[in-house]
Amino acid sequence: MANRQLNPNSESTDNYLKAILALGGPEESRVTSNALARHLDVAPASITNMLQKLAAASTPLVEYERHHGVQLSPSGKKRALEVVRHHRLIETFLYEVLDYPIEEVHEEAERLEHFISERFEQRIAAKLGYPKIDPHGHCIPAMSGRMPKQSSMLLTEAALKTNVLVESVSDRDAGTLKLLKASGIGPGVQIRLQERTPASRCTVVVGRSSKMLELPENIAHSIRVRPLDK
Amino acid sequence: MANRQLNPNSESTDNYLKAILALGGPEESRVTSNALARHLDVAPASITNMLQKLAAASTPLVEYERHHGVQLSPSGKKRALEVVRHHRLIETFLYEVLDYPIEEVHEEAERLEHFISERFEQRIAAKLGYPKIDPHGHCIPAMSGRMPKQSSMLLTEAALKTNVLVESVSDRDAGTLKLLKASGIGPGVQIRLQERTPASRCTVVVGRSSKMLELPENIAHSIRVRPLDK
DNA sequence: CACGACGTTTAGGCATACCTAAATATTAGG
DNA sequence: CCTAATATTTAGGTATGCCTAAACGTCGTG
Repeated sequence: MANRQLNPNSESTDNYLKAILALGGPEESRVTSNALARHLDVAPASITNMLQKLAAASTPLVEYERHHGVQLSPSGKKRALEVVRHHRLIETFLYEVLDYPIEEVHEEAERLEHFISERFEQRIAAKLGYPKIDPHGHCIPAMSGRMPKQSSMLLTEAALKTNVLVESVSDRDAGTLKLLKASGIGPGVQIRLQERTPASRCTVVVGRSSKMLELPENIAHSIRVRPLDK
Repeated sequence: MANRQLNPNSESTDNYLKAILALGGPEESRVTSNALARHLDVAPASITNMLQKLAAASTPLVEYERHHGVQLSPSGKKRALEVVRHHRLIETFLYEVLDYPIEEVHEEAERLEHFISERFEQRIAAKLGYPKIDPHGHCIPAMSGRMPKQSSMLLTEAALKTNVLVESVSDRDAGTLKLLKASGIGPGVQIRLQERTPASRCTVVVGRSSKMLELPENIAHSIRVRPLDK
């Protein structure tokens, strides 16, 4: 037989909840064991084990059905949003107050998000003027609130020869962020997709200086944009 | 047979090293299992087990001899000082930058000290102007340095009717710190021990307003002072 | 609608760090 | 200097979270 008890305050629990939130998307659809295994880089069997514990906890953190994936319970969603809020506030704090280079905030936040107190969260939020987005352009979920819906699309899906605003960039890869910084691409910057080349490249125009750049697909794929108009 | 392998980066390892540093004192004398068990609130058998692992690690963190206690190895001391530096820098940061009440900095620092990066340490040190003491009056060990020796004594050991300066206060109990704050006692404040009553009380004079206070022994015992003269 | 590919779960194990109970070593008092 | 009290260690066990291998379910396709 496997293991019985969950530590509901562990880093591990936090990471499972975050992953279920992220993979479930705004519709909060059910998430499969397989998807979690890939996302968390953990063996599928370990996922099952952990999901069973998350579901069997005294205050269940997920709703789980054999062979049919999981969803966050209300408690689970609350904690997941709290951890995401911590992550993004910490990123903002590192960037704004401690002058971290943008590509290094994620790793530090990923560790610290599990360990800061309510008070710490409150104090950095106050210090930063209760920001609504982090340095990558991701929204910071409100204390008592929910995730606002994304109305954005991937740069690779944008209409050709149309100006768009960069809404956010993925924080997952430091190298990508460094490259984007060097290219002058970040949230709020205006860009235009010139062509969608078959060799998976995009050509774009940046800001007023209107540089031409070639972005490999994986880079272009880490940029979310929204129409300029409204 | 017991356990074999140490996780040299665990919170637990950090706490053992800190405890050995603290209990060994400036002379770095050997520390007994019993003292560690009391200090860490862990069963003596668990101490032995952990000490054996700390000593048997690929880079040993302690020098251990059966029935004769432990001492930090050079690597162990380096890490212990690093953790103490983290702790005290974080306390200073929480107090100076995030406006924490003094009695709440310890608990937060105690958690975060294990998880911050070198960069985080550097950045908050820079932000604070490379402070040498924390808000409780404890010295912050230098990056490449050692603990400066304390030339102070406990208030309960001070000469009677002689002005002394408060050097530091213990950070271990939030209640004590709150009481001291309310009494106006903190690092740099001038006080004088009026009498050493048998019922374990001390009467003191605080600063220019020269209030008379009665301090229970446990409170007086949490204050370190040094002569005013030099 | 049966079968095979793939996803998921069960079973059994390992590692870290804790525990208690029992055995053994050290030390202090007479 | 021997014994009793105390400190320490050994032995064996628990809890959490990970692993692999093998069994089992689900579902698309022929």
